[in-house]
Amino acid sequence: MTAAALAAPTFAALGEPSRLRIVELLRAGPRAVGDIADALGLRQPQVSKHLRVLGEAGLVRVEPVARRRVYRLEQQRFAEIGDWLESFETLWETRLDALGALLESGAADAPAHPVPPTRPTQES
Amino acid sequence: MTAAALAAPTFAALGEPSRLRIVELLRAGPRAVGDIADALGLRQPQVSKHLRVLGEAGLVRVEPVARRRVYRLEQQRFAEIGDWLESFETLWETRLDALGALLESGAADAPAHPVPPTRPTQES
DNA sequence: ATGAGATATTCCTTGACGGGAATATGTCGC
DNA sequence: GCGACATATTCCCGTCAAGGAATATCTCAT
Repeated sequence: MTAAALAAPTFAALGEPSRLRIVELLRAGPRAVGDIADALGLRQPQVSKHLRVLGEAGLVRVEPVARRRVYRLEQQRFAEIGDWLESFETLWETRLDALGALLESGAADAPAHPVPPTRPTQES
Repeated sequence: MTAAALAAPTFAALGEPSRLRIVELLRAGPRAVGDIADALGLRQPQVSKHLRVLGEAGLVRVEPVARRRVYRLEQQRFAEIGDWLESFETLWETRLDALGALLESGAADAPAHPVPPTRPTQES
């Protein structure tokens, strides 16, 4: 339970192509802003802006090194996304079952169907 | 190796609050458009539009039932996101090690670090 | 202190996106 | 076929976010 309520901004941050590229690049290890810009063919200011968004979404973390700022992925946030996803996997059977029941119960036109809005079915 | 290359539109679709709410709702089971709109307090046209985006992102699948259209989550796409995330988890140690080496190597200003992206100092 | 390097921030413009309202499309019952 | 229901689509509008360019900020070396 609970595993959910993951904020939309987290996904929105990953939903921007340039930002997703940055994240994929950072998978290979921490990088300074200039290196990221150079590696991806982006301009430095845009990279800084994207990193800001990623940082606000809790996806990256900055570590000042000398006069450079090294960014790295924030493990915790990715773990949270993982938890969120795992909460789905346990539901696939339930979901299919519900659909089956809906279809089988002759719900051809009946406005009321066997799956009430808020379903308290706990999937242990 | 590249378990990745997950498309940004997939995340972008989840990055919209209303759409994320729809996804969370569909976790409880398949629903018809009108039911979704009613459950979330949204208007039917907007729900249809959001479902379209989610469908194009491969996150939901539609099943016509009578004159209603029942949407459900598409397991495959969520599994792909899961795979993408898992490819990160194996990198955490590597990442930390790289950062540690960078910091410990007295890289107070030395531009050399264990993961050379490209060696640029070129500035226009 | 001064200058250079590295990064962050601001201003601007433009294109995309979401919501509202109205309407088109499609499906069923009769 | 016709009308009622369910959903999809279109048009309009306001907002927001991303890229470009210029500049401010911060840190280090001398």
